[in-house]
Amino acid sequence: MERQARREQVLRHAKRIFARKGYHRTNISEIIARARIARGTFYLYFENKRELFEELLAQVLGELRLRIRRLRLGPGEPDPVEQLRANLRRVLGLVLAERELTDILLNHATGFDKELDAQIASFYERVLDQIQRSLDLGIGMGLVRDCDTRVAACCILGGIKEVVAQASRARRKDIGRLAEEILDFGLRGVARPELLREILNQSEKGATLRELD
Amino acid sequence: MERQARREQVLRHAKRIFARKGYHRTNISEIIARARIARGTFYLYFENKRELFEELLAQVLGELRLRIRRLRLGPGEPDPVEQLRANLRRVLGLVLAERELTDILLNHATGFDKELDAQIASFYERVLDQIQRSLDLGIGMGLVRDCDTRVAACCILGGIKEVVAQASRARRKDIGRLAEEILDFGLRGVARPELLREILNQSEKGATLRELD
Amino acid sequence: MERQARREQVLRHAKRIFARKGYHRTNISEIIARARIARGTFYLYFENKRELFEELLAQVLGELRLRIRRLRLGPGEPDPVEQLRANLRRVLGLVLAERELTDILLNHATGFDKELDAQIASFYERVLDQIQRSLDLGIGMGLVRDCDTRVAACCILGGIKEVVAQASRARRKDIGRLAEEILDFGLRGVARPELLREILNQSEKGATLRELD
Amino acid sequence: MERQARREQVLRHAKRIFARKGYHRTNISEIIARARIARGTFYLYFENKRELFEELLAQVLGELRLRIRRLRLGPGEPDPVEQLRANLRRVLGLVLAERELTDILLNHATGFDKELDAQIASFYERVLDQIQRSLDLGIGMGLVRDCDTRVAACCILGGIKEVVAQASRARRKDIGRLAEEILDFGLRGVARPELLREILNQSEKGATLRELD
DNA sequence: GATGAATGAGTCTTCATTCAT
DNA sequence: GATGAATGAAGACTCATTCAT
Repeated sequence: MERQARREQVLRHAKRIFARKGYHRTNISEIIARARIARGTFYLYFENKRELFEELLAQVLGELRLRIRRLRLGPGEPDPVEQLRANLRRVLGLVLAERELTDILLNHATGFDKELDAQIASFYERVLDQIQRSLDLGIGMGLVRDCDTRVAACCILGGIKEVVAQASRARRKDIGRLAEEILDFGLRGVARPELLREILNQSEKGATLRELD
Repeated sequence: MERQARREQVLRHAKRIFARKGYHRTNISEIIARARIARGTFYLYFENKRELFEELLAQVLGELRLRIRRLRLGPGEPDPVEQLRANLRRVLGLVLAERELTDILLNHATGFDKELDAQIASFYERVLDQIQRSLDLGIGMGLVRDCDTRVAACCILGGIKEVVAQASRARRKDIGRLAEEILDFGLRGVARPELLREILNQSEKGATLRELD
Repeated sequence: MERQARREQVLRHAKRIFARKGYHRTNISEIIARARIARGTFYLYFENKRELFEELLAQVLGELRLRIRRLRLGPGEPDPVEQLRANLRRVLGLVLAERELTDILLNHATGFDKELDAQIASFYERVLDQIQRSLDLGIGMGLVRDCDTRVAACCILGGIKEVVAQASRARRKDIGRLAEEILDFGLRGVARPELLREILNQSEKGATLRELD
Repeated sequence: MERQARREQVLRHAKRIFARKGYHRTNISEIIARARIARGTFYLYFENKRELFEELLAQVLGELRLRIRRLRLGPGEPDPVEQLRANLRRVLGLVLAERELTDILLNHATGFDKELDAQIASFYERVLDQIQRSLDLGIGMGLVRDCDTRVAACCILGGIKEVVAQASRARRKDIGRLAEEILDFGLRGVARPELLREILNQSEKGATLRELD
């Protein structure tokens, strides 16, 4: 496990530098200088620069995937809005805690390599699909208004990304508040108007319940 | 004008390559190969790679700025929603017509250079401010619900960016449809619920009027 | 003769630039800019950069050669010291009038090209030989003290070069004075001491005769 | 010290090439080829070509400065002529041993760079000043004849430079002899005639004492 | 003759990766 | 395992020279 510790150390430093300068402008020299290891040592732990970055990327994407849970409907499951809120809070929590990762993902998110680009694209694609499927389901259940769910999914995902980016830059930490605003905006954007009041009532309740973050 | 024509030629090819590979992975060799000019010729028209890119960037940002018009209120002015729709359509029109520019702006939008990064950041910052100010105004006029207008502005901008990116990838051309969906989503997201019906009615009308694109 | 006029024009400008920056740092662009001719035009009049420089060099060396006259002994010829003085004045006159040429010859005098370097070397070699032969002759005539005439010739030539360089830098114009000082120094350096008084007397006379420059 | 050894190796080869071709015509490719190192290795030890050259230059100038000692007058100090002789011998010794350095300094001594040019100019300027001050002092002490000491200093310095250049080319090694000839010439050039005999007697003695080089 | 756009060989410099110690 | 000197491919940029108009 010694080995893994070493890797973590390097990854930690590299993460910060990649976040600041992006993939291409980051060079091994700076990474090893920060990590205080020799040049050769770097290659003992990582195949090459790309692999290091890939690992970092896998880390973020993995963490995000863990935090984005599929909505579960059915008796005994929490209210769907509540599930959305929980997802959102978990994502915001990660992303605002790990600003470097965010920056990598939001700002320097392309132009490395066919494969790395594809990984990121596919991650977002999946999230998008997931949102879209939820919306489709929502339509089926009479909760979501009739609309192009692909576009609506984009609006939701894009909104979240932008809020995250902005919040990261502004160093906002009020995750609860941010989540509520996004949720509010998004729900209004897609809900069937006649249900809005009810949904939002629940929303308020939910928000109030865990006001304390 | 001969000179300008040459520049255009190079810019055209460079645009495509930058869009595909991003700034750092694009090298002069490929640009000149595509443009079928000699190495020296390139430097006759552009100081260096960076300057070429900067010009491309200035082009996109300039075009976008032209297309995003400030909302004008007052008697004799078109309905605000109509103005929003027009902005949206103009932006979508540009961006879907010039996919390469979009890609540059949406995908490879950071990590070049302090200054280039700053140019892009400042562009988005301004758009964000503009949206936010409109929302604040809307609150004052009783049209927009009470909310964190910064976050809402992010949701709107982010949504547009994501739709654009997605539409660009999917090669969608139904600008009118996309604009309507975004508008619908955004208006519902921020409007005071009791006014929604009215606003959306107008919206529908407007949409219907120029259904033919 | 139109052609020659054009050449002169270019040569004049080039001379100044070569003097200031030396051969390698001078580029065609600057020459044609100063001479206000097109790039292609340059190559109508000169084969290439090197040839242009060679011509300039030939000019200086030619002028210098004209001004350095072989000492003539014999009845009816002017006093040898007087002849030396005249040579010196002519050389100083040229060189202080044409500072650019001097600079080229004294400061940027090597490192172009096997052949150009050789031309300069051979010029100096000849002058050195000429001085040495004069000294040898002087020894034969009992005027010059016994010494290594090669070294003495170097001392004389080197002295002149350095004075010229210095005078050029300091923009001294008192050619007569400079010539006298050099002559005085050189004569004392090589003359047989017992003849010094006499020689210098003549020297003084000569100096006095054309004090008015 | 490993590092320093490597630098020396490169410097040694570079010195030779610079001497032969001058600064501008020398390219990194040749240096690394001669030194049998890879391109990147060069930049491990030197920032760039200029810095390498500067170091070489600093080496020569430094060595020369060490060898040119200020004249010390006063009881217990060696005879001034003896001190001059020692300086001369030390300089000749260096310069004939290190022909490459000489060539760099004497032949390719300008046209690099504002700063490098200035370094060389200022070195010579200082030497010139030093000589001139000695002469002024000599006049005050009644040893040196009345003359323009600036010009005389130039004659001396120029003479030395030319002898050195010539001797270097001719591969002369008779330092003692050369020094004596220069000294003889210079002393006669500036000494008050009535003192010449005495001074030169001492000179001869000094010369004889260390005839064995 | 005159022009100046075009050329491409030549240089410097960087940096990810290797490998002997 | 660790080191860091060495590598060389890759890339940006310059500039003397050519040539079609």
